[in-house]
Amino acid sequence: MLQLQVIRENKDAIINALKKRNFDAKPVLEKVLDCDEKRRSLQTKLDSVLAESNKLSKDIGFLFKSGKADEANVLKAKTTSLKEDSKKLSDELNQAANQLNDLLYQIPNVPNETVPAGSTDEDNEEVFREGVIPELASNALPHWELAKKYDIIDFELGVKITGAGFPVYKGKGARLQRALISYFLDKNVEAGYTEMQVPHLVNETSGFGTGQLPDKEGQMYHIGEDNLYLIPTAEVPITNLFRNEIISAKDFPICYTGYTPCFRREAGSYGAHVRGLNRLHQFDKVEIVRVEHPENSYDALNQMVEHIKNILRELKLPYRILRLCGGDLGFTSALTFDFEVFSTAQDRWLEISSVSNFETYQANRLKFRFKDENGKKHLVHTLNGSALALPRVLAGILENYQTENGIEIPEVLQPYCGFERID
RNA sequence: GGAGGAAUGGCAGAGUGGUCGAAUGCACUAGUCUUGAAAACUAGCGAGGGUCACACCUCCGGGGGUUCGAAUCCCUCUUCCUCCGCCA
Repeated sequence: MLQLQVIRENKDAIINALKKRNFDAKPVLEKVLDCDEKRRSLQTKLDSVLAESNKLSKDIGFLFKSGKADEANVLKAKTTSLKEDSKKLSDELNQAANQLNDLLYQIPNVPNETVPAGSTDEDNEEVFREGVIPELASNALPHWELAKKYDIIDFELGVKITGAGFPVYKGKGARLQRALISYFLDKNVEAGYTEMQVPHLVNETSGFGTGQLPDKEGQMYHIGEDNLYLIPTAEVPITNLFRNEIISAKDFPICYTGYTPCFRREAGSYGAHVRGLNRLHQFDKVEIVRVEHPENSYDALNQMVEHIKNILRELKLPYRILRLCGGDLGFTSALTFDFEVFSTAQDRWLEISSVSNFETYQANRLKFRFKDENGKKHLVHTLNGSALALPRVLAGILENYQTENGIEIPEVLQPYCGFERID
């Protein structure tokens, strides 16, 4: 969430910037400032009541010790009304603080100045394109047909044991999945990211920490009995590793990578666009997370973009990069680049990675700070990106690498797969 | 799952109703000394709110209670440890 102090000092600039998201921030910001003022004045009142009662208590202690019980009892009587006051004030204070928090949760992150205005994905700005779109035979198949033809992914079996959106990978399909995970992790480690294995279930506090709660409650699977959530992305456990931490400026940069399955309820549309691997309830993803000094976070974002470009070049997949417009930008992000692979057989672009700088938005919720050389504390900047999400990469490979003799395996993956072709 | 014990500052660890945000040691930071380092010595060293700055307020695992006053007493939750049982 946004920092109160920043809101106090830059109200108009924030209102202006949030227009790019088509978000009218004026009413909520004014409420925030009102509420904040109310909170502070209650706090001051409460503090002075407590100060007085602390003082009386001390006096009473001294009086009892010196045997002046009568005088002590007189003071005791005085504390009764103070107690009532403090109870009342602290209730009001709590209420104001909660209200303030609820308001702050409703305000999305302020977009970076380079974010284009716009309301839908059609307004996203293409900033880069690379790779050769292969010419396929006229009878080229979409991946769900290929999966069936070569018996490498079974969607019906997944329906049988769980439900729609939970595919079963078989034989070379399973092996290719495992190969992709290992390959991505190896590339990330090579680039300086430390590999982590983290829990796939998180508690409520973690959900709030990265911003999935409260506004995306319905998108996560919830285990009511234990009040735990299945992670929608490794971003949640990995970023929450740092909740309530204060690191030293020397610790930058922190670069982590991790593979996890991801679970999304995504009660959404059905149809051709969500067929096959295009949209799933469970899928695999390798994530990269960075923690940076505020001055370096945009350099870091560029490095992450370059890193993902390299992977896609090695895989020889045609892709493009989009700078998301205000309307398409995630709630917590200040700037996001989406990577899309072109699926020739489907004749459309498939999103395979999303790389974002959250600036201090997540750090503020997480209370994740660093100490500078002078010992002053500041919020860090957090960033993350997929490197990469498996299903659509797999779809892209199956579709773009199909030949009359089967599906060729990209060269860099062959050592991981142990075979060169699916046939 | 059963029985018992514990949770205090970055770590270790004292503190069982008042002057305790909290001894002491280690670690850390700065300075002195040294060619440099180490050692020694000196000083500093938790977090949040609040203030121009002080003052002041809150926090001893979380929540609630008793009391004029709680790290200390009571209730509850969570976590960890030991023993037994079960188990990949």
